Amino acid sequence: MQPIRTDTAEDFARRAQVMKALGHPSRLRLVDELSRGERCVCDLTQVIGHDMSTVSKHLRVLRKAGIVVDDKRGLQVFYRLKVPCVLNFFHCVDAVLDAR
Amino acid sequence: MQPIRTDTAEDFARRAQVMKALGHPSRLRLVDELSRGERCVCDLTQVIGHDMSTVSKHLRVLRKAGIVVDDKRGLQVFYRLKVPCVLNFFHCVDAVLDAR
DNA sequence: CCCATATTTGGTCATATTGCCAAATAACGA
DNA sequence: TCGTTATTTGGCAATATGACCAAATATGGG
Repeated sequence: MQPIRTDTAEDFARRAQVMKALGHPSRLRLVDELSRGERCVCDLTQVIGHDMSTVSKHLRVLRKAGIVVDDKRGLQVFYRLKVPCVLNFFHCVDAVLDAR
Repeated sequence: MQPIRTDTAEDFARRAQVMKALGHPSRLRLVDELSRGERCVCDLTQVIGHDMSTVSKHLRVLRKAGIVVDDKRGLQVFYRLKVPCVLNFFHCVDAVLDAR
């Protein structure tokens, strides 16, 4: 049972929300880091090199887009990719960049 | 000879630029329309339903990202997809949306 | 219960985005 | 060359974004 693709204005708005979530260097870096496994916010903050509050807000954007999920264990919150196919985007994006 | 993927800050910034270009409902709609073939700005303006100047600026964003190319023939400017793999994004984006 | 730690939330500020309109530019035809 | 058509450009106003800091909110340990 595959989903039926529709093309209403809302459909494109929802899709754009997902793409937009990936349209920031820090958030792309977060997705790349999470491709290697689950990470806590503290680790991700090190990777990004910005304030933890800033990283937390980037993670919220990714979570609301449906790209990552969080899991609180003790004091830490661990994030991981929800839908791994977003990693395929990197291939095509690099193809776009190579072609220009 | 495949390109070597590097992960500098600039690499992520460039990738994010491509994703960001796709992170707007009108621009996603433009890509979708161009997936069915080359189109002039006048046709695309009809599809989007905004001012032609607005559509022209969206097309410039896509062009600068390396996603589309333009071809002026007479009075009209025709746009087409430069790297078709961006169409694969739709599948995964819809998977993300279905999962949330 | 109190303290330390991890994370989120709220506020603020600077900057970027996106829409429209008007004007500039380019190309064709009479 | 003049007028028409297609497109781009520049400017403006409203809104959104992203960074920081400070404060609020868990949670676990002693």
